Amino acid sequence: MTVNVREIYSRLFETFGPQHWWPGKTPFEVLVGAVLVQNTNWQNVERAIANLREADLLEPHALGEVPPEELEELIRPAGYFRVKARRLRSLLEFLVERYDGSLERMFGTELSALREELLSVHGVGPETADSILLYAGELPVFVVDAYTHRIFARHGWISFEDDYHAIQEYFQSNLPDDVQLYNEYHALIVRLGKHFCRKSNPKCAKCPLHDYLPDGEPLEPEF
DNA sequence: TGCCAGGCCGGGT
DNA sequence: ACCCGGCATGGC
Repeated sequence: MTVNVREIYSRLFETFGPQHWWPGKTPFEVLVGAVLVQNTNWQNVERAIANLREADLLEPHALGEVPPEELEELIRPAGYFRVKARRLRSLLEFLVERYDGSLERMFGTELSALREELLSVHGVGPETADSILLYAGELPVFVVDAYTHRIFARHGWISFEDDYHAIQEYFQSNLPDDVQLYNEYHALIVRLGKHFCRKSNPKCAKCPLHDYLPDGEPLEPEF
């Protein structure tokens, strides 16, 4: 099925309007949030970030020097708190050692090189790296997540077997290189996914994209 | 109440 | 090269 990815975007935007993701936050807070939100509800992440703010720790050097156990307690509400404390510390060590804790310097690095650097940090995978690049660095990278995969595969526009990179290419090669567009598109996909495309809801009834569903083919309810 | 969330890593085949 | 378990809290 051939579908204009821009048309899908328009449909989502008309339905849901602007999502205002990570508005008015500092780039550093976005970076921290990108790790904390891994496979986790954003609401839980907000509690953890509130703890960090209250402790005056939303700054690279300060957060990097917090004792591990204390960091764990502060971010506990975000879930996987031991794992995430380690991942955060890896990322902070990278940021401080490599860029003296300056996000401005970090984002001055050439995009593909910086992406590779981030991916080399323990606990930073493709989605986390791209979220940091797009939402903290305002760099033109399309963020792919589980909802993106599930929604577009269920509709038959991509394959269930496509990996992160294939899906990212699918979007970037069919869209202008526009930070604002990538920002809003990903946020809209998440919005759609939360309401209409959960794992247990394969029929997608009342989904704004319902009329795009392929006829006949079952939609792999377990995915 | 059980299922799930804006992933990623490491060990086993 | 895959596949799968582990990680953990809070909301619906």
